Amino acid sequence: MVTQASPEELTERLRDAITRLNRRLRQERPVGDLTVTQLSALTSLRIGGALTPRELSEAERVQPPTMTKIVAKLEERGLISRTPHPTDGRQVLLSPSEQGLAVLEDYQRVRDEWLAGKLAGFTAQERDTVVRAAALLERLARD
Amino acid sequence: MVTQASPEELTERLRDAITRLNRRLRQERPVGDLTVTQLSALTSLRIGGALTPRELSEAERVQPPTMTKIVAKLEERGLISRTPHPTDGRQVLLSPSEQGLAVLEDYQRVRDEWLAGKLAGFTAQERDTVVRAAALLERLARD
DNA sequence: CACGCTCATTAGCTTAGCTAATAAGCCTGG
DNA sequence: CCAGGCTTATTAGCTAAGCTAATGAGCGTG
Repeated sequence: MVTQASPEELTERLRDAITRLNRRLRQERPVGDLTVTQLSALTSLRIGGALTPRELSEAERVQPPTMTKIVAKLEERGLISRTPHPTDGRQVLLSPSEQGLAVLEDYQRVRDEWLAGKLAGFTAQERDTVVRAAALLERLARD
Repeated sequence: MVTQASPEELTERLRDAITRLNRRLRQERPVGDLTVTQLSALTSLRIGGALTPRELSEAERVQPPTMTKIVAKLEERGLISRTPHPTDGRQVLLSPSEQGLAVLEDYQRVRDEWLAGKLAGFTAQERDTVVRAAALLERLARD
């Protein structure tokens, strides 16, 4: 590949691209009025099954008090339910409620119309780049 | 390429990766105490030269009142200076101050240590993927 | 030259994140 | 077997980052 960029340049460009794209994604929050943050947490719960707040905060790379707030919003909407931990009285288990799962399925249909539409406009090769980049970005975010 | 993913799946993974990586980037704000948002705006000013608040808000994909706040923070720190527009009394021209440029150069040295370190651990091919993906993400963010 | 537009800002709100402090529950060492 | 220390979740209180609506100043045109 001829693409050559200094590490500094790449870093800068990637950071700016992430910053702007993130802003853009947050602007698109039509269905169900869930924010990107809330959606991400709910998705983690669907994938991870019943998680404690701490586990969820770790999955989302957020501090526990931050997760408390996110969870509170999701609970207000009845999208998750909490059950006591079977053996540890301090802990609590969070799961998507039936309604929460229904919302996620709704999303899966209308999912991210804006981004999906954009990606549909890409060439197969570009999409392929994005696919592989997404995996790399996940690795970056995971630490 | 063998990587195959449904558009929905790709969309979801990309969104989550962006969300988490963005959170991660915001956690790393050591040098000079500039946030990612402030740094991005200051960088736009360095690249774009003297811009009006409106132009800067468009470059950063943010509403004008949001940019007013970001600019105020940068001004407090003496990192940008404002001069009256030569022909239009409503407008104002923003530029990085000498100190602002110095801070950016500082950054350029210590730039994004965490991300740069991570990228350095990638293979050449992976870096290449990220390079090309960064360009695609920029295009996505640009609309 | 009055009216309508644009620009920047202010006011006021929400979301999203943080740290520090608190209360409850668990567990272990003496 | 229980006192003290750790872990978990939450509360309190802060900042940053975003938005919309409203305001006031200045421009420009019919």
